[in-house]
Amino acid sequence: MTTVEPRLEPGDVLVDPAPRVSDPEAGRRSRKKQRTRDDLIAAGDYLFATQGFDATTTTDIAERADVSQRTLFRHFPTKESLLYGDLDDTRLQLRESLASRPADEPILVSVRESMLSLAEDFERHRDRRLLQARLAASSPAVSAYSRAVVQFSWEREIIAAVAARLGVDPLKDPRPEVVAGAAMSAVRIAMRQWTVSGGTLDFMTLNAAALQSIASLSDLG
Amino acid sequence: MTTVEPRLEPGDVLVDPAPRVSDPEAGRRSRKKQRTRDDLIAAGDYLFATQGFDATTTTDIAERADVSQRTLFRHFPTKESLLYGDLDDTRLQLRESLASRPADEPILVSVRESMLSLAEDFERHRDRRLLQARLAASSPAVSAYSRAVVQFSWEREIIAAVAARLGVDPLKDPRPEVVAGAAMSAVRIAMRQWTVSGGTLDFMTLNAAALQSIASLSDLG
DNA sequence: TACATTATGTCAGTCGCTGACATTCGTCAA
DNA sequence: TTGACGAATGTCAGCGACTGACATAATGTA
Repeated sequence: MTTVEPRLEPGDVLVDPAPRVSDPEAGRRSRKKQRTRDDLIAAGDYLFATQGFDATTTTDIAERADVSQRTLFRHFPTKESLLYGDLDDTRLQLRESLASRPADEPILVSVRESMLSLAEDFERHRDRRLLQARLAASSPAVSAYSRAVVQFSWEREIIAAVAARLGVDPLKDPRPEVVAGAAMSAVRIAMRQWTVSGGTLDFMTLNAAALQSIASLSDLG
Repeated sequence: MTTVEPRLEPGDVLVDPAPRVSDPEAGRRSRKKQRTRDDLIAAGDYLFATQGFDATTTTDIAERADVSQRTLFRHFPTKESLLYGDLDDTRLQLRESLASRPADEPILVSVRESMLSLAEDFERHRDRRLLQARLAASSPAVSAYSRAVVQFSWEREIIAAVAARLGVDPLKDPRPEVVAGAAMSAVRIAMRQWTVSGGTLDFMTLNAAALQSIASLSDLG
């Protein structure tokens, strides 16, 4: 790595509606498909963890999963998306969490509580999240993807939810986006502290503390 | 564009300390160097504006600037950096603006005022900023770069300044990053509104309005 | 069993980007 | 002025992410 550099693309990101676990109901074909998908993720995780993100070739991953490189790219649009395969699951979970908050609850509380559901997700997929965080710390490509694709997708959910709650147009009223920006910063801090602790600290607590500081911003003047 | 996708890299980004305008003092050699650099930027701007970012090849740009593609990459680490060539100027200007605020001024005011210096920058390089914004809206690669590299570099400046002012460690106290996150969101909104207006609206006013909403967040509960 | 689907393999090719090496040209001291 | 040093450039070969096109094999279905 010399200086900077780009490689990424936000926009959508939907990486296939693939079911989380092989559905025994859905014929052999889709089960096989899910299987190669899982194999690819496993191969990627292993190689990324042992060699690092940049040093791992998509061809390496495909070989380890015993498929052609072309097949890898039929399952995942990019190398990065292979590392964040379950991106949509998390995003939709966040959306549901936001939608399920009582309408009369203060907005900052709703956002705070919903971000805690994100913390649950981190505890649940502990190893994977730690791997992603460690790779983001060592590879600019990964950290850029995390910011511009993953976190951005979360941010949009918050913006939409807050705007809906306030009954305003998020393109005109700055508050939804500002709230979302503050919340995302809080989550980033919690993620960072959680990561350096090797996942031993309680994400919930970290996240709650960081989110708490949003309400106190006005004290700063 | 089908789905998502990555391509980027935050980290640093320093793209050469190149002087803004040819310095008549510095010998012919550096003047020529500056010249090809300017030519490359002009060629890139023209082609990006007429064909779009993705549809423009680095070879196209090099040919139009009448240099080899290799030379292009000796001046700019990536295609994206060619579009945001003066990135460091803006960042350092923001840094100075933050540093020049009186120490007894409320922090949110300092940040707000400094972000307005960013607005000046936008007015000054109006056409270029508009081009960048339009391209970011049409190319995921550009918008990702803007978020993960450009805006992130601004964010770090704010975090550092706020942390210094509060006398805290930004890795422990969440407030600097939360303030920065909120401020960056405000700037993004202002940029967006300014862009859709075709640069006719007053960036200062838009930015000030968005930044103002930060202090009122606690009203949201 | 026959036909339509779909996942996969193969192959060639594009594009961003880099290392290595040769050449040219500005610089600067003798 | 000349000659040597070094910076900027050109050329070329190559890597790696990704894609379109086409063939093939496996699966689902009438």
